[in-house]
Amino acid sequence: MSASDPVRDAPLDNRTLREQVFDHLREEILSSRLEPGTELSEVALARSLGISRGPLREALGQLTAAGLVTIVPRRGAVVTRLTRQEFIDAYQVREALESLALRLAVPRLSVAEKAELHAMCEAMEREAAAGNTTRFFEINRDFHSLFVHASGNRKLEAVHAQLIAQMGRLMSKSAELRGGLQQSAAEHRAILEAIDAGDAELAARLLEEHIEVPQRVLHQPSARSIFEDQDDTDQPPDEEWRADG
Amino acid sequence: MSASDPVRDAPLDNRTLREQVFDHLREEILSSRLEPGTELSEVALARSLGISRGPLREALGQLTAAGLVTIVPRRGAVVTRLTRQEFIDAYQVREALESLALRLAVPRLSVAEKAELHAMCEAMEREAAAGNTTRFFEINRDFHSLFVHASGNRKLEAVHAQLIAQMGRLMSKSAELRGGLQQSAAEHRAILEAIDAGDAELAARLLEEHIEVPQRVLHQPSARSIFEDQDDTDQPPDEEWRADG
DNA sequence: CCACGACCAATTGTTGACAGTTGGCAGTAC
DNA sequence: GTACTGCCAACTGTCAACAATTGGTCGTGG
Repeated sequence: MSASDPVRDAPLDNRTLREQVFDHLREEILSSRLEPGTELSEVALARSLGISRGPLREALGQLTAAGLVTIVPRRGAVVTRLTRQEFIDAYQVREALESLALRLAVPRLSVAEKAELHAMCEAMEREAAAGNTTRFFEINRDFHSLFVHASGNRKLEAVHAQLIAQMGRLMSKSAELRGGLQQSAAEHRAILEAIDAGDAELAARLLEEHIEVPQRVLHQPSARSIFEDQDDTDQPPDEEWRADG
Repeated sequence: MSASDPVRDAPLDNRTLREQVFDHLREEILSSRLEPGTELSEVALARSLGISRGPLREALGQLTAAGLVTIVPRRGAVVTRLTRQEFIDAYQVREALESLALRLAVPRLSVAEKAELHAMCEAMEREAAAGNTTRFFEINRDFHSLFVHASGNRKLEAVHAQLIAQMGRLMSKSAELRGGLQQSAAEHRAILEAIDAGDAELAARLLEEHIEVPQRVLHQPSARSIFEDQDDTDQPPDEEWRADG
């Protein structure tokens, strides 16, 4: 049971370079250590990782399919940069997915899971009061992921996870624009009370309103700041060189 | 402007081998020329395609991320085989996505798009009467895809397309089990009438019922036949070797 | 007859080198 | 000064060979 337990270390060593690189880059992108728009040179990246270009290319290809990287066929790979419209679109899809998840999850939640939701809710209120946005959004993400997982629908969970990953760091940034952490925490509290009451319909409706808040804010010009140097006035409508459907 | 117009042929030649192989295999899988469970040997496939293993591996990796292929790290790649439960799960997600799509699309549909929906609806009724299931489901797929596209939500369209691809050929197979083609066509007609009336809420509700029909059938033991030699009694709950999120 | 261990063929993982294309830059003509 | 043409460096795309791991099989010992 030591830290060098072979039954735990062996599978790590067994992991393919492609998998390691995929997870590594995925984490780098999600933590925004690699900012959107960053060009990913194969030779430079492979050298810095100490591997050859083969596994790296495969990892980049999978990241492309996951929507985190955009490959332009003979130009190279860049960290995907979301348009304001794409981000709003993703929010809408996320709302539909989580609404379904909550409806499914409410009758299935165990007491342990409910207790965990309560703990998260209190932690969010605590972090909101302390003004710790980073920690707040970590818990927020876990809160939403928990009932998506508890829905029992694996496909739903997979699609949701992929979408959340694509929305990436912009999610927490956009949420900073909303009414404030305290209000967000209160909304979670209201949802949780509906869950405790077993009212899936009410919980789902509250959730939809909860998710719609940042959506509305995103339409305002003040939201332009989080998209940084990004041109969202007009994008070429028929450019279909992105991932794949 | 002939068929050998260089401005149209050049970009085709410019396509990467990885892209060509990806599209090819994707088509092979979607058309069920490659059945689920088929083992994809790298050397054999590369030889039969007349290419080296490099681009093929990249294509297989992207197909894995798209959910059409499952790679077991040192064992090889196989065409993904959906569990009965996974298929039911996917149906549920599809329902939520298309319901949202329809709500968004109804106020946005152009007269041309409505006309196209009408044409599809009539074509479905025609094919249903003729008992041409294959053609029926092609039109059926286009019908649903049209208003998903008309929703104007690109992300929704992308997620939906990916999900439809994953459900693949099982979708048409499962639909054969439902009440019958005529009933399905009638349901489309009812949805279309709600669309024409501009009642997005009613259309979405009818759509949800429409999609729920095969879901209910799938729970019945008679649906077992479409899953062929597949063991759906119990699957290992903690096996996480699948694609990614 | 069964269990255990070493070998082996087959397949995947990884690498380095080669080939082709792209975009930029210098040079020239107008 | 501007536009065009030809080169060039850097990068990605592709290939074939090498290395490592897997699962099976044969042989041996109990």
